[in-house]
Amino acid sequence: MTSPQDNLAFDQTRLDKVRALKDKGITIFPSSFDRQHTVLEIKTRYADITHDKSAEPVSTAGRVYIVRNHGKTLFADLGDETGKIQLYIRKNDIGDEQFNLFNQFIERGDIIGVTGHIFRTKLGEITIWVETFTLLCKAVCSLPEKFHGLTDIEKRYRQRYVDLIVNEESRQTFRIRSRIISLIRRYLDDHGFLEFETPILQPVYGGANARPFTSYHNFLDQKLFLRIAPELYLKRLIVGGFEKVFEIARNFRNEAVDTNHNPEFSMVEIYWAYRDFEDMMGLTEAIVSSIVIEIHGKFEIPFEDTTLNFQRPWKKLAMVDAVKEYAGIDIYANTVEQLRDLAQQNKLEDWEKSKTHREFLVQFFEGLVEEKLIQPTFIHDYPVENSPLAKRHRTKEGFTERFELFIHGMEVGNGFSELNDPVDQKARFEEQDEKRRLGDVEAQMIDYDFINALGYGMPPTGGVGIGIDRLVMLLTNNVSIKEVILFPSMKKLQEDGEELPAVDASEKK
RNA sequence: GGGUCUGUAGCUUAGUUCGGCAUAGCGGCGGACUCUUAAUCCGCAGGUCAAGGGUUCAAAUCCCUUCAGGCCCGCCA
Repeated sequence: MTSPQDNLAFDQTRLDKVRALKDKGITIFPSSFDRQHTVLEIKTRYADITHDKSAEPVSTAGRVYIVRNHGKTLFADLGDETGKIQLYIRKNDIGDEQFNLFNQFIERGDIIGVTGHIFRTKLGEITIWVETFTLLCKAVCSLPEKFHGLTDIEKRYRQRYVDLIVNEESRQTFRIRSRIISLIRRYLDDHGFLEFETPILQPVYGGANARPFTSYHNFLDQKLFLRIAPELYLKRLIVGGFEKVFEIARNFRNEAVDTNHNPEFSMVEIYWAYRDFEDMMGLTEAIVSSIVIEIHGKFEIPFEDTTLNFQRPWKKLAMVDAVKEYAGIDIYANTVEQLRDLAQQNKLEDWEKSKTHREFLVQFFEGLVEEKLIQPTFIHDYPVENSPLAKRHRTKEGFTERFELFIHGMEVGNGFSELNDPVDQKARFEEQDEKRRLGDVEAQMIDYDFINALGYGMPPTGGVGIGIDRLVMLLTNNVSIKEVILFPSMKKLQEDGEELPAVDASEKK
């Protein structure tokens, strides 16, 4: 069992170098450096440079990625956020003392600033002919191997900073993630939606069916839950008179961790007054397809061994029709007994459990259809029992005006015409509460304050939530959610003793 | 929760089938080298073979337990 300090990767020879530099009176961690150009700026401005040195000098800074020593001269690769550029350093130019200093103390991983002129080497590489260099930060941990880099998946997740230093693909994934979030925000901003922040610590959790994380407030002496969804608070804002609102929300669900689930994940939830679920399908299409174009420049993008096509309009199917089309089963042409036989034949889990047509519908859909929905597909008209916050369907008894977006077999979005009948909402909550009391760990609590809010009147409203992590997976061709979350939840490594925050005696009961 | 694979030097790894001195490259250290591109050449150091237990004259290798992770399945309406 490793102890926490064993995780420190300080390299003794590097620590020795720090000591030696200090003894020489060299500032190892200076406060600033006058960087005039990024690597990309230099490469762009001097794209046509020849073997002759540029007239004007440049100054840039970054991490040393590799050093190629040739005795009285050396080459090194310097990298900043925008890219890498080669350095050429000669003893003749910078003098014995500086040259020896570089040779002895600057190594892979250190951060330096340089000044010099640009030229192109005989082999055609754009290069900075260095005149001065300054140590800006001595790395006391050594980087992974220069050619293979860091390939250990676990280490890439646990020490993302190292992953980002050495793996450009990883940097690119997170650049795209950042861009996607910014594009979502910009789209909604441009279309008149207001962004709000609602409570993460909630006395009553709701808005989804999921197990919550539980916390505790010392001063208030009460239990608080980390939100599983922002839904019920955002709808309170619609009651309050805001008509187009959204939140880019981190949600917390105390459930399984696998390639599609992280305990904390990001969603954008959008509510739009005087709109319904059809409109929200349209909005979802518009947002997602515009992001695809911004990121990839076209609607067809590669994912795994297939091509996803985001060209609008996307396929829309009622759940009943989806089961008919993808599973070949006409739910309402069969009796419940026949459906049970079919469920058994198809080896569905818990085939004997379902008792109604609608229960079998959901069971067949989840068991046989979801995984086949590769291209962006909206499935709509969900049974009322599964959708306690959605408005009853205007024409289909027992169903709701709800849809989910599936891409590559993954649930990416979920929306509906929001239930705004406070009496019906109260009854639906009570049904959930009953399930919860009978042991359904994911059934919802009754949020009386939310019911009360509906009592003051919420206009007909459309709402949708889009899973940002999964969207990023699709747009960056990553199969695991851990690849698109900077610091995914990982089990802690050491079990020796639990560290707890200090306790204030005055708060103790 | 079930199945399966993986864990060897700072990094990338050979060795595990069939038990017999712990491999190499990179990196580090020392030396040579003034246009290299994973520079090249010579030399040196570097190991709790994930942890613990067992079998054996002898275990990285076989057996058991544990830890962490990947993948698949289940769970997630």
